[in-house]
Amino acid sequence: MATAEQSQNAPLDDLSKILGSDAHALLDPAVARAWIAFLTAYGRVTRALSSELMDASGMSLADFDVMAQLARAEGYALRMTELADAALISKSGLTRRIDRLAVNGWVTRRRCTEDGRVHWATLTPLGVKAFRGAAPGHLRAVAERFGASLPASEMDRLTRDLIKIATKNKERTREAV
Amino acid sequence: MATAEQSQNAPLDDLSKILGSDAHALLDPAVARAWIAFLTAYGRVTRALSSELMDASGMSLADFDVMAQLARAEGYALRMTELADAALISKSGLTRRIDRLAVNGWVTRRRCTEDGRVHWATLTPLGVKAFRGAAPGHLRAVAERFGASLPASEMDRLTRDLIKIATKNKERTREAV
DNA sequence: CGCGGATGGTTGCAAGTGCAACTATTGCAA
DNA sequence: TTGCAATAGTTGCACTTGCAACCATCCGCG
Repeated sequence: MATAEQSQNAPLDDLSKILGSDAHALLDPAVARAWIAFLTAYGRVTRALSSELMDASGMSLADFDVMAQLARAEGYALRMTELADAALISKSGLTRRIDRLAVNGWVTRRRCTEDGRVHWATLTPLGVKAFRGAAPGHLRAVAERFGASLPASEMDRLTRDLIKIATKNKERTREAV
Repeated sequence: MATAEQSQNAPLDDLSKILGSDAHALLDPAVARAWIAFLTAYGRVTRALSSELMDASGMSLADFDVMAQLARAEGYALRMTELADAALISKSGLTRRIDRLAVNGWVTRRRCTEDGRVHWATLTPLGVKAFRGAAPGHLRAVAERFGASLPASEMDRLTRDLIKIATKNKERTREAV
């Protein structure tokens, strides 16, 4: 499912051709439209931001997110698991991402002295510098690609709606067995 | 950037610690909140839907999207490029996805007789059956995870907002050189 | 004709990703 | 103390992905 504009009319009507008229009972057409628009908007915006950021700073969107989480943390440091949760990636994904950031000299990994299992990922001075270099352009791009589409009044409503959706899907693991 | 609830208060205020007070000039805090909520909602919903769909039908979200595009197309068939555009993936990604779907016997690839460059991807009867099997559960899941979070009146507004964002980022290739 | 530029798809490659299995470390309990 | 379950991270693996280079085909112009 994709392409908001083309199919904004009746994505589900098309499917009822193949699914029969129950399609509408399964998924309200209005929700189907919203869902398609959601996927489309996400795909387009992130693709654009990602390549702009990469061109400008040699940093992937995921790199930026991780570094932003560190940038806002106390002492620019976070435990691996905390950081993985905050950046919405898996623990293994984070391990390797930190490896790469460490190669750039942007982040270091330090074993915690109090609890040897814990490792702290910390932004280095060089990492702070890199983040300071990348952030203005990226934030401006977010403002332009995402923010400028809507008036301020709509933006708060959008935020509220999105938070409701996010909250409803909070549990990170599958519940039932 | 991520985790809507935790940081809904002031994601940008945190960053101004590292970026200085210009942070607010670069990106309106309201937009920053919306952006984080957007990323979080997308990540959580798609992760959940994806694993549910895989468990229930052995189909990835991307498979479903591609098959849904075919399901709604005239004759259950689309050219590769059209399909890639519609499903928001790259041409090479589509090539390989169709390979996989073809192995399952869900899709066939036929060379176009009128223009030998063109290939048509077509849903097989088996593919139609698989789609019919997968769709009800998946649509219901979308309804629950995405649709049920908001009242119908909000849903249309959300759709309109998302379409505006998607439209603003329509160009698929980088413009300036 | 027949050659050169566009167009449609595929492939080589170098990533990135999550899951499950594994290692290291801790903390509790007998 | 010793032993074992719980927790934090890392690694093996199998799979996706997109970009850029590549092949195939078509079309228009001399």
